[in-house]
Amino acid sequence: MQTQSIPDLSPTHLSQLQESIQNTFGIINTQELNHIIELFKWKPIKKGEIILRTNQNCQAMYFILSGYIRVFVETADKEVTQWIAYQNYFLTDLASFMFDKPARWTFQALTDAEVYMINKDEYNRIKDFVPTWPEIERLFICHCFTTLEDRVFSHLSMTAEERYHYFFQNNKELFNQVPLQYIASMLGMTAETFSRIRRKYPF
Amino acid sequence: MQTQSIPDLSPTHLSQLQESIQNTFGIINTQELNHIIELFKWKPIKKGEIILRTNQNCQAMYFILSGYIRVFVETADKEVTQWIAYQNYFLTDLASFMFDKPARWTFQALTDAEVYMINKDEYNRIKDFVPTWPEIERLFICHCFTTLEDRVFSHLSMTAEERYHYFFQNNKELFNQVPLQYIASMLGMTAETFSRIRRKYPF
DNA sequence: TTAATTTCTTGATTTATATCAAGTGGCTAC
DNA sequence: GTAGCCACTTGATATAAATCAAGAAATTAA
Repeated sequence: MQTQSIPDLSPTHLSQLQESIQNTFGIINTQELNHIIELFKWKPIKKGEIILRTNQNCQAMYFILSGYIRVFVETADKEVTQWIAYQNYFLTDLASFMFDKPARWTFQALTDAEVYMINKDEYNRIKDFVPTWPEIERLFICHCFTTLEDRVFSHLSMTAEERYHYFFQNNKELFNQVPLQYIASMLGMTAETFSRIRRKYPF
Repeated sequence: MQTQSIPDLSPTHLSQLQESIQNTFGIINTQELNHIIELFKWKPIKKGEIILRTNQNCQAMYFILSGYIRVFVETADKEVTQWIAYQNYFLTDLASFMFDKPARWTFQALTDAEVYMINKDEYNRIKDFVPTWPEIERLFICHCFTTLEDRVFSHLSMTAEERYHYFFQNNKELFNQVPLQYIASMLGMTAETFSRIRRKYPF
């Protein structure tokens, strides 16, 4: 995993990261924010490129500027897509990043993409100059936790069709941007079932 | 929600909480540990008692000393059990506890139980006298996150029978202690399906 | 101890979803 | 522009799991 950083970061991208950090992590003062942002490095990713493989050690956290990145794992009989991340998502293999375990997931770009990346050591330095960072991070992770809780609940209480609608409502743009088979897998159904549900609800 | 605290805590229970905090949150010195433990109050719970209702504000975190507590929610057509917590679990409605949102879940004791409880204000004071607390808490929540990630994965990649085996392997004792219909629901299957799977694997 | 209630099991049937197989359409690369 | 590939659709069929209904077993209450 190599980083191609370019000396002058695009102002548009910088403000996208700034805004997202503000929105996601709450109010931080400008000086602190700039300090955080300096630790991130810009990196372009080609369609199809794999930026993390299952069982590697995930040393980086990514912030996605543009493009679509699929989170999946190969099992004995099929590939299981766990999530598709896109603009303004923070992306990492948490178990690996936090606990130095082998990564569960593989990250592959479904389109050309641009990310900011920050490696673990630099990430861990943030708290040294942003005193409120631990609290901010705590709330962020708790938020991620409750999102996953909802997702478990969707599998305990909804049919494939209900999961489809629920997800479609909140992620319409994704349906034009990535192969639908991956969305199907992520929702826990086959591509065929997904296709049949779609036919019932043309848009 | 009221707390009946008794003046002299049982040494056995105290050490159970101590040990669990040590195991779960890593090394803390004895003085800090004692300080944390003083903030918890002992509370007995009767079988059937509901200690949190959906849409209430969850002001407490519980540490379970003994007994079984079911986490569930009523939907339009059925009750969905999300989890069953027992000895040495920390239990709260995270979205409510952290973000003051209405609780998603209802907590009901399936057996008589004993818990230590700590309210939100006291919980938030821990970091004032345990400097390493935020870091400890971060790792704990990340661990919970990855557990949920596994659970989502189980619904994307496993059959009902596989989920049954996977869960049974790791939670054998639960099967003798609580009505099986709740375990079925928590694994995303009906009680009938659960019963038929069990018949195939008598033990 | 017996009655009442709850939980679990079993069978018959239906429904949802997966699987298999074939074909269509679109995109990409030469 | 055409060949080849990949994604998607569609139909036929198989399978997993839900539902419905009844009864048996276990637990709780009187």
